[in-house]
Amino acid sequence: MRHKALKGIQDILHPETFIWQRLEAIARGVFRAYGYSEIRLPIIESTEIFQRSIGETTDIVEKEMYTFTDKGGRSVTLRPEGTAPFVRAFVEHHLYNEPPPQKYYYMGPMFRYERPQSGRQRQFYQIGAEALGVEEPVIDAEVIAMLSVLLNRIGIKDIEFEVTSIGCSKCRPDYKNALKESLKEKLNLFCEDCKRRYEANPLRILDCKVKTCVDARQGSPSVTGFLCDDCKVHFNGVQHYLKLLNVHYVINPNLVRGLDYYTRTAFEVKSSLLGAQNAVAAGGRYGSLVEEFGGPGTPGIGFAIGVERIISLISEPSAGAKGPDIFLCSMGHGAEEKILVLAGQLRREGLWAEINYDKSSLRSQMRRADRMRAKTVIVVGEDELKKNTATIKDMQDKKEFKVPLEAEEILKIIKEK
RNA sequence: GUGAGUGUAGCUCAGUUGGCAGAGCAUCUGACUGUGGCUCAGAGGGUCGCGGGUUCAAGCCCCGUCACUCACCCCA
Repeated sequence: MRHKALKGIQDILHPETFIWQRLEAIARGVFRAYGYSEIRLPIIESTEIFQRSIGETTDIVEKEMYTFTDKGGRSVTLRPEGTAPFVRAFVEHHLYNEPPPQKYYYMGPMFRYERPQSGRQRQFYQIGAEALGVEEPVIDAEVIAMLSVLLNRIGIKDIEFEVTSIGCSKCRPDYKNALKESLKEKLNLFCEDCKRRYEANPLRILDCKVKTCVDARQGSPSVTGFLCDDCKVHFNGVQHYLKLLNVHYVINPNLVRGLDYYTRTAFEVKSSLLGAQNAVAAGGRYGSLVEEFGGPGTPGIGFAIGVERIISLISEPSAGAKGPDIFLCSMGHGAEEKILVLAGQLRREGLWAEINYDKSSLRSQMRRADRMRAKTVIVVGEDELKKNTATIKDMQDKKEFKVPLEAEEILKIIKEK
């Protein structure tokens, strides 16, 4: 094999593309119902945009970005996530001047330079939504509810919503200190990674899967207990509205986000049917990101769905794939030209019409029609051409009869079925 | 970045102590010459991931490399 796609980067082929289209169509429909407009964002941005918003010390920025220098000497990066580019565009085009809430969705590829594994590739697709300009917890709940509706429409089962609040810039530092204090004395019980996390990002210790760490952190304080009054009220509100909207969820105070910009509400949708990478969607509130990008103080909340992970949960990837509406067989040169023109007419009416391109036998043409799962076959040979008729055959009940060799007549019959 | 496993036909995979490259499915063709699925017969299709080494001889043994898979880290 001469050339291969790059490591961790895949072609998406038929019939899988069929599922992708269906999923995207469902998503667009749900977004439309909730009043979200599409925004199309570039996949490449100035590196700074990600460094500042995602956080200098996060793994994404430290080791996972596709960053290079362009011919003008600028450092550019293939987007590892969608929120930062979105907020950049939001501020650049003064979208905050529209009446709130400003609601947008996007879909497209993201890039992270990681070792590929199940549910993780270097180029992967996300469908994301962002709602800005509303501080009230009702929008948090509505965004989560919309995600729930969307996943439901797609037919995803065996998923669980996990929700928490990670506080704000006022209360999170207190919690961080309290957590460090409580872990200080038993730090030697933790794994090497957790020891490193203790300084770099102590909240991550809560997310460690090593058994000894899970045991050792028992009894340590919970974020939700350290929320300031405002954050507490907000979180209670989110829960209230989630119940009102009948969204089933569990509170997971150990839920940790890998991006620095999140405040208050954080949530994740997990599937037990996936491998180690079990999050199919995740999101949260960002209180000051718009400000950090130079816009007016505008809160936002959003989520991103991992498209490949969702697709892998859909049981029959080729279900729903259909064959042509009609297959046109020909015998002889005159008939070949006749069906070529006829197919064009039928196609203009929106039918999927397949024709034969070579001199193969009627038998092999029929075989092809059958393999393609054509619903109806038309045969035009010398006889038909002379009488200006066509033989039309239903592939299911095998019945065939003659019809006038006219597009309108054939259309009429097909549409009756 | 770390660890383990796997790379042979379009797909799924056999391939013995090193001795002519295989099967099933798929594709194409044919079976009283204008009718599909089932059956039967046949055909095409291979740089055995790539590069080196050992050997009279390597798909098989050795080294390197690339890719895939799974896991860690982390995340959608």
